[in-house]
Amino acid sequence: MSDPTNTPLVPPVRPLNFIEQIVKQDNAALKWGAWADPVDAGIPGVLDHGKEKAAIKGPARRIGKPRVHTRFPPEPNGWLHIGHAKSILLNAGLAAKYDGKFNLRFDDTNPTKEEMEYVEAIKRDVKWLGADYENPDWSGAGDGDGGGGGGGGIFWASDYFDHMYEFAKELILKGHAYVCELSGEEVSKRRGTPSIPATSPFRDRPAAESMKLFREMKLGKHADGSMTLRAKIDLASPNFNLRDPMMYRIMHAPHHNTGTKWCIYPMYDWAHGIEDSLEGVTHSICTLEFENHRPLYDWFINAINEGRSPEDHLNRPIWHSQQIEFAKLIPTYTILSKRNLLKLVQDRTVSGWDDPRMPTIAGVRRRGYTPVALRAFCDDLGATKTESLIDFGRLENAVRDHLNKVAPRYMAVLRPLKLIIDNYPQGQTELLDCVNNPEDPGAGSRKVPFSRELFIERDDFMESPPNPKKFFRLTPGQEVRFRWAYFLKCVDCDKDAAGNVTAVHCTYDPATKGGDCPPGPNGEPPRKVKGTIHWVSAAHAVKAEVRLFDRLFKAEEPGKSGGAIGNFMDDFNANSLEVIEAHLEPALDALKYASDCADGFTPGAFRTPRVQFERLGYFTLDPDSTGTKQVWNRTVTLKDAWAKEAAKI
RNA sequence: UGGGGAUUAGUGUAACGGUAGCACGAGUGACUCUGACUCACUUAGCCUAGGUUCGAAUCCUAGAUCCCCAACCA
Repeated sequence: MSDPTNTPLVPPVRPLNFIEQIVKQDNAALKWGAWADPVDAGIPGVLDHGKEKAAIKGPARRIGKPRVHTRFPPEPNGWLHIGHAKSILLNAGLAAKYDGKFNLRFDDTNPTKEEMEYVEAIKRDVKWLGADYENPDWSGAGDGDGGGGGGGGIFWASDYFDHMYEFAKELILKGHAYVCELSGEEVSKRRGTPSIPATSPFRDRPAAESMKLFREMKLGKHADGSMTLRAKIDLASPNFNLRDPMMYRIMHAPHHNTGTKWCIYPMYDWAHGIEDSLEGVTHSICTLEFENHRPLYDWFINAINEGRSPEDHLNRPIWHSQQIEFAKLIPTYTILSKRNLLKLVQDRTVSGWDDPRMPTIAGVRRRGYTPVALRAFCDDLGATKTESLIDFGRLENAVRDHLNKVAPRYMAVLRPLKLIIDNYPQGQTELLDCVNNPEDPGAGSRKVPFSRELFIERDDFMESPPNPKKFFRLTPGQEVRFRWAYFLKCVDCDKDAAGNVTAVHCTYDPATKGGDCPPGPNGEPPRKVKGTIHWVSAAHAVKAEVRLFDRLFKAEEPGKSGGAIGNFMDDFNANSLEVIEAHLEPALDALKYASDCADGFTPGAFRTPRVQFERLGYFTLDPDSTGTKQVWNRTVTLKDAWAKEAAKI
């Protein structure tokens, strides 16, 4: 007999998102079959990922599950932001769930825009999020039955330049590509309109001539911009992407990976499907703006495969990955465009890409957000094709949710007000037991010094509150609990000449030590207090810098006020950073900054201290901390029902 | 103007011809040594108009609104 009141909680069944539905539908189609390994196909420039292929083909693949191989393909031209986190978590999560693989691939096809500086930052961020691309045993957020799967590793688009070049020559030979000598300006002029086709006088150039010129392009015999290789598709297509798109352009620019070997570089559309193909990627997940590119993506793979045969071992068709588009993340009160984020950095509006106010992964990490919270946030949003504006508060909620469970509690006073306990012995100090985390019984307790003079939060005292019945804190005549200490009753306050409160006077009840009130001598029920406030002993307090943050922009959609597109800086919040000197309980002084991302770090095991200052929010140590002075960042405040109430008055 | 997408409570997201559900938010209350957490209750929705059907969020037709596309960027 099962007791209905005691039925174990069944974990919520998260509905399959549309991508997962596609994954399941295509199970049968995704057999590792008749596609050519580039090595087998006799293509020059041997690709060194034979073991990758073996791992997928081998017994690690699970029966009855679709083969899933995803990738995250950033161009190393900027730092990753929380929008990328959505993509990374989606791709890696999908691979993990189906015991598939996840590749981190740098889409480095344009050397003029890319820098190695960004590569290391991207690797760090992706791994920190828990998408452990280099660990073959990684099972990520799988469904718990383990086995198989793993990190595919790090890949580079530039590793495939030889293959792309060979494939391009095949297309020329098949009459699907030609060398065009129109200048960029001319191409633009001849682009046509929805009803007027584009034109190119070079379209019918004989294949042999195009081949000769293409080789010359590669050999550096032609100047930048003088000619391009174009796919011959449809100059009248209503989809402009199909109006003979560029495949190669000439750029005499050194590449961080291939050096000066190449002076022609493939365009995104030509390169991307090949990259996916050579890696055996099954589901090429990208954002909505690439929907118009999908026909081209498919066209290129089909063009390469034309004339190839599954029976011809050396000339089998290459793998055709499936492009799937989903809506990118658009959070309120911030911006995600790389260009504009770069502007904030360059203009010194923020301290850097990892400024704790930035929506970059490095920024939110420094702010104290956790990968668990980011993942919960993204899971909560799901993946759809609906473009929606996401309330940034949802991410903050996810952060609170996680930190509430794991962050040890401490006491700190941000805006101090001196408090004197008139009836407490001069010079006496007691060490009081304070619980470290009420959410986690295993977290134990610590000793905190208590003495005659304390600091309390200025907000916790009001001489004459506007609505006394709802004010549970210190006010003359009212008794409140000092967390883990005593009941204190406010008697009076001191003021300076201007009438500002300079100190609060209280008396304490020694019988309430520990913060509990015993029953009265004649069996009266214990006194109750409505409020509990935090404190630090003035003589023992440790000073530290605390940085409080507000959102970077005042408008939900910066630069979009009133439907008109304006300058996003018009909505900049000039007061997004406040630096104060706070008083901390001494135990906090023992905490030391350590990077989550130090060498060899394990995703998910964060090392930077993350704590709760009771009643004030979650805080984390900033790397600016020195041996003598700590710097604390406020990650997020606690929810504050009183603030709402107070705002009403 | 041409093409490609999207539209379900305030927000996000399910339901795939058969009872419109979930989460967050918001509101009320309970509990509480954090005005936190937790718990209970409440709140509110299928873009519009037609059609097919015993039955439509779902299929059809027409319309509305929003997003993307005419880089040798990705």
